[in-house]
Amino acid sequence: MRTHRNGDLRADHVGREVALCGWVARRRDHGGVAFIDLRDASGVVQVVIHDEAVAHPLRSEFCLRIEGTVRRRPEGNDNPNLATGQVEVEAASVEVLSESAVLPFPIEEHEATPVTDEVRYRHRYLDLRRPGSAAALRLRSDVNQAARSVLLAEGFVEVETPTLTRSTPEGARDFVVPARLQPGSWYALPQSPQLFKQLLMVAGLERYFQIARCYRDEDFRADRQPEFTQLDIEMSFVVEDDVIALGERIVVALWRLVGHEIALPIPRITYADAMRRYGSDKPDLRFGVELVDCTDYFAHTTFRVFQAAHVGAVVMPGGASQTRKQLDGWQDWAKARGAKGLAYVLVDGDGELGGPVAKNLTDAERDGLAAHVGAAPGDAIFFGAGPVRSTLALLGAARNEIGRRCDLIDDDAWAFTWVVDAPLFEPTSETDDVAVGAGAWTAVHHAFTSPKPECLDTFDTDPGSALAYAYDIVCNGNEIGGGSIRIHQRDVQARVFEVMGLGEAEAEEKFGFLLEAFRYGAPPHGGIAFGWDRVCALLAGTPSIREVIAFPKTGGGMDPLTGAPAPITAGQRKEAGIDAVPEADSGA
RNA sequence: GGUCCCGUGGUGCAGUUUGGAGUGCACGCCGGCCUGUCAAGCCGGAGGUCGCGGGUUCAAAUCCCGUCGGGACCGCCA
Repeated sequence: MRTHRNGDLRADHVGREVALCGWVARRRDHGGVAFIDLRDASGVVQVVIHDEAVAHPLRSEFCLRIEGTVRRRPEGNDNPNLATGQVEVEAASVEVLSESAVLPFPIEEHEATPVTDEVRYRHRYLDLRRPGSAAALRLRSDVNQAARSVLLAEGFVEVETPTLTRSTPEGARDFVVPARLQPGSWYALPQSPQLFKQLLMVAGLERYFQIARCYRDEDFRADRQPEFTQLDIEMSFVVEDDVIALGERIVVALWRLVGHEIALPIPRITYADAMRRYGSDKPDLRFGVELVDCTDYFAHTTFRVFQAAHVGAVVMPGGASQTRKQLDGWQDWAKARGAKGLAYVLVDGDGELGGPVAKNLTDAERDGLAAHVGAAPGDAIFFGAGPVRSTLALLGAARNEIGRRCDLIDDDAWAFTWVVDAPLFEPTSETDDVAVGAGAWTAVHHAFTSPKPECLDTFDTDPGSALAYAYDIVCNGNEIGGGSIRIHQRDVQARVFEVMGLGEAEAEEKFGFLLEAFRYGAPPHGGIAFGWDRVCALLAGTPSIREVIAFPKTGGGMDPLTGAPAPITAGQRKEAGIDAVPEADSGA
């Protein structure tokens, strides 16, 4: 149908008879001579039409086939902004393959006329005609290819696992699907292929991967969709360093796609250090600014607010010059996060302390404070006081906010780190009260994560101190992947379930198939899963994963294009067996 | 479940604080003119339930209440 791709035409095609296809990106009709920018997937080339009767009816986004001759553009008429700007195609014939209705929004986007995301996604097939939008999907394709190349070269097997599976009590709410043939019974869509990939290890595949669609019925964010994709990987006969090394080989290959060479090895930080120094399990290491523990410093303080389980501080460089309004803004910012406020002390140019908190401190406390937290004259010191975890989290969020407001973050930087040695369990309750009873613990990673070898004997008697054989990879403050060495011994798995308050009978009912499989010589194994949408969004340089998803959903879980979800007919309801009344004893 | 922002011809905005005729800007659309443009240009024109419902008022895009939709955040998301 065509002889060339529009964007490929160059000066050395001059004189060539060509047939081109594409869409009318823009037309400039001078009445007698008209110029059509003809766009296809490869780019744009200018077509010249001298027959006004042919050119006049053409409109934006008409789909055309053109036969003509490639010509050097007349002297002085080159367009250096186009790859094809040295040439043009003199049309001998113009065939309208398909007319276009008036567009709901301009395809050719100018900076002056952006289009809101909802409109773009409702007509995503038009949005994707835009080179910028399409580039994100093309990049994603390249990212998939790069990951496959690394994994296939290392002997991994790509396996598809079911998307109609069994509801298991993991972290998130399941999407469920009625089973027509067994009314009252339901499939669940997988939150991840976790259990299946472990079974594949029992099956002896040794090295598995899958670009896997996962489903979680939770509320959405800019970086969260109800269905999302993981690069899911599992390996047998490995230790943590083996999986981390593989993960590094993958991210190196991915970031090469955008011209960045990641220095190896990627640094590691323990979960405890990440929380202590950055107040986050996914610290943004593109900038400094660390939290300072002031708990001991204020151990004997008379200031009521600082008589707390944890007192911490974070310094805002130059923050003392903030206006009253800006300082009040921080209070609102903290309250929006559920904190009472954000105490602060300002260090003036002479090193004198100011602000409402300063007068509540003793002379001794004031004298050493700036030195203790590392504040210089002109800085502001923000304090958090309260339960350890929530206080560190608040200070960590404040640190990120300081990074933004003080413009400390280099947008072109890539800062990777592994966060290792996360706790195996965390208390179910919000408080830091350690005296919670058994069953009040939940897995930080997931229920199949092995305790570190040194915790194997003690993790169930002292769950709070047990460390997980787990690792997360963090890029610029985003968790882009995480994994663990799994439990492969049936008795260890049972003890973990016990700590979580999952009794033998219930464990048997929910995970019986896995425990059964582990009876037959399960190999030690571990793996990792990358949040593929986030990885692609980072590489594409976009803040929202929607840009790297072909047909994304809105925050309400709606597909603005198809209108899903939508009501079904009474007939469909009946056939699906949705309204079947469960047996009284079927559990809930 | 909670907080905040947005909703005005097809698109993107301004107008809302301080109520006074659907007022304005840019793009697009339709018609005309135009033989070297490249965001072509010039002239003319069409196009509106100011998201929806209720209230206050002589009068509501504007103020109040509710609701729907979109976005961001907290909770939640192993």
